[in-house]
Amino acid sequence: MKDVASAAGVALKTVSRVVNGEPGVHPGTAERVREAIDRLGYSRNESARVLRRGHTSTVGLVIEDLADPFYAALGRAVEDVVIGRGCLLLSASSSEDPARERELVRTFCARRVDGLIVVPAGHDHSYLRQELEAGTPAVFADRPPGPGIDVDTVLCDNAGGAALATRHLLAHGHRRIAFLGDDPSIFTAARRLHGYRSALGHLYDERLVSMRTPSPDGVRADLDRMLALDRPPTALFTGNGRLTVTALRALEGRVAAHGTTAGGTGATTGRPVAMAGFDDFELADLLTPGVTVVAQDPAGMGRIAAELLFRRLSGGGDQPRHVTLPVRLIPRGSGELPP
Amino acid sequence: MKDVASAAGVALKTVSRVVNGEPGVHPGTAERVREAIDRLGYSRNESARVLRRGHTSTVGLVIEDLADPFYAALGRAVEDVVIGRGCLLLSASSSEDPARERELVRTFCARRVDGLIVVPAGHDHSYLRQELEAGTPAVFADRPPGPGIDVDTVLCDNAGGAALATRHLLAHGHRRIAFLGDDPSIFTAARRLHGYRSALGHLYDERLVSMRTPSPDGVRADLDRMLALDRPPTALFTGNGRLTVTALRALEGRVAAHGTTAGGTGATTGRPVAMAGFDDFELADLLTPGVTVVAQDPAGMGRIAAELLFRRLSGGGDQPRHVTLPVRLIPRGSGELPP
DNA sequence: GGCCGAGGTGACAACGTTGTCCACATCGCC
DNA sequence: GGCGATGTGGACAACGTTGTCACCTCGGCC
Repeated sequence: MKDVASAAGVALKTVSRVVNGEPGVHPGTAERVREAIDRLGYSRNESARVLRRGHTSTVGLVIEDLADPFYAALGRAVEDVVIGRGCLLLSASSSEDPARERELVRTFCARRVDGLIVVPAGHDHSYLRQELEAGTPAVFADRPPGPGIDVDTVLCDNAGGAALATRHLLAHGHRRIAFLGDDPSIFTAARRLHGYRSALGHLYDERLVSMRTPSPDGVRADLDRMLALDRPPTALFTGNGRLTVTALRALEGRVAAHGTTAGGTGATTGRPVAMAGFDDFELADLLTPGVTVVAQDPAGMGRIAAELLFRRLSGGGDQPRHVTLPVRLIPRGSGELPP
Repeated sequence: MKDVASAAGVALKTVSRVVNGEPGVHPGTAERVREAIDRLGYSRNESARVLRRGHTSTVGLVIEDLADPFYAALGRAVEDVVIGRGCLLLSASSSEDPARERELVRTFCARRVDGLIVVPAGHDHSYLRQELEAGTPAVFADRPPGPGIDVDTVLCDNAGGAALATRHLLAHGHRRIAFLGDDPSIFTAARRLHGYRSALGHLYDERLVSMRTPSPDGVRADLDRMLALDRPPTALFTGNGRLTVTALRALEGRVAAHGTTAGGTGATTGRPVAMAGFDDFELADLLTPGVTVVAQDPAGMGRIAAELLFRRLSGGGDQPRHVTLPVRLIPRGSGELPP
């Protein structure tokens, strides 16, 4: 900038004014400055600007896994809002590790991000209090913050969605409905279990429930165990997209254990149980039969989280907002198999 | 930091030394300083540090679309390497728009990222020369830079992979093999077309080729046109993951137009043509029949790109490297349908 | 002619950190 | 006791920008 100033024969401050489009610069002078900028290939040093101005025009995003389709869609929506506001996005994956989540948040705060969007992995966010008081707002998405912390939050209707799927299976005659959920310490997993259980009422049977971190072997073992019961499940509800896909793969090629005659149509490509899953996923419609899902809107969740953040950044010192997004059932046939 | 210094009764510089773990501080003094830091909740201002030190410990990633599974996997791999080196990742999507790509690169450079990883949308990267000369290294992934710019690049064997898939279809008796590719101005699309064409030799028929930005309607129209030909294709090769999925959906429920008797097994769930696709995708194995693909390794591509970047950042002033990653054919049945 | 206001410009400090250099003890040694 | 080596601490400038304030010039007006 100093070089540009001397090249254009003006003072440092005048260059600054031109660069920032401030008024009160003679058009001729401004032109000379711009010409010098082009000639020297000058570009403003944002680091210095940040230091001086106090804010970074940067938002930090901590999600579970950038590569997971759900979070990727959420991240992309956040990015669009953030870029639209002239800011940039720092993103990082917590890999469902509370320590890493905390470390990332700390790092982002040291970089003085203007705000944070967090899909939390842990349940204790007291470490955030200091940052919040220091003026770095945070918005939680998909899962709420731990006790004692109250900030803007965007969730979906987990329990309602799970109940919706469960009732769909019930309506098609199923009475033995299994549930495969993620680790119950994860907020969404617990809420979905709750919705499933409350929709089932007295039909609930704990032998038909498994809550654990999804893995092909684990899912396979759970399904083996359940299907070997005296009264095996006739339907399966999976608690998130990854579990649905894992279960589909585990069920692939297996036939019903409870007496469907082999002469039925499509017995070899079918599944031994009816199915419904939480979260929509690509190609769910092209499987046979199509997989019925409870769809949420990850992009909407990301967009709203980002908008809440910017609302707060632009001065809203009001009460934290808690948004719950609706979900919708998309019937595709897998839930309508006869029991 | 000033506050910490006075709270601990030492000089500014001593606090700085403690924070940075520099030697030459009395253990007792260091302890007092650390205690003051904790008490005041001090955290170093990275902006000022960056200004002073000259580098940001930040890497910029420009990709086509954060939400696309291929680029999401690539991005996640980049993130892992970057975080592993103690840096942070700024990421943004170009949406296949050269102007936006350029703007994002410019913005990243203004923020003084230490390096860039770019999946380019455009073909003219002369704008990068200035940044490269200014000392901001860039690595290109998935697609090479435009003419006149030579930097580290990671590509996959596009032509070889396309030839592999085409030969696979040929080996199963197909002679009329259609190709659906992306806009030919995209490097990977052009290379894959080339591989397809060279594998086909004299069997090449331009009426069986369509190159355009994927859209459900466009793909449907192309397939309609091709299947209505006197000698329609008996096999289809799709040029990327998105096209494969779009084509699958367009073919859904359609039956062969060229005389397979309706009595065949699985006629209703099958497809009118054999298929192979470039890029693997989730659930390709669970469709009926499973979709044969040429798989590349997006995570490997991202990891290698990031490693090349760090190699250059840590002083490698050597010649730009050009890495070509192998691809592999995963036969799943869709390519083995009889012609 | 003197005064005033507006428009244009510039000097200077400050943002929070780190690198350089210097000052002051303390200690062991001749 | 003088002297250098070593260990510890501090003063100061610099990174590149922007906000504050003051300055200069010029035209219009009494």
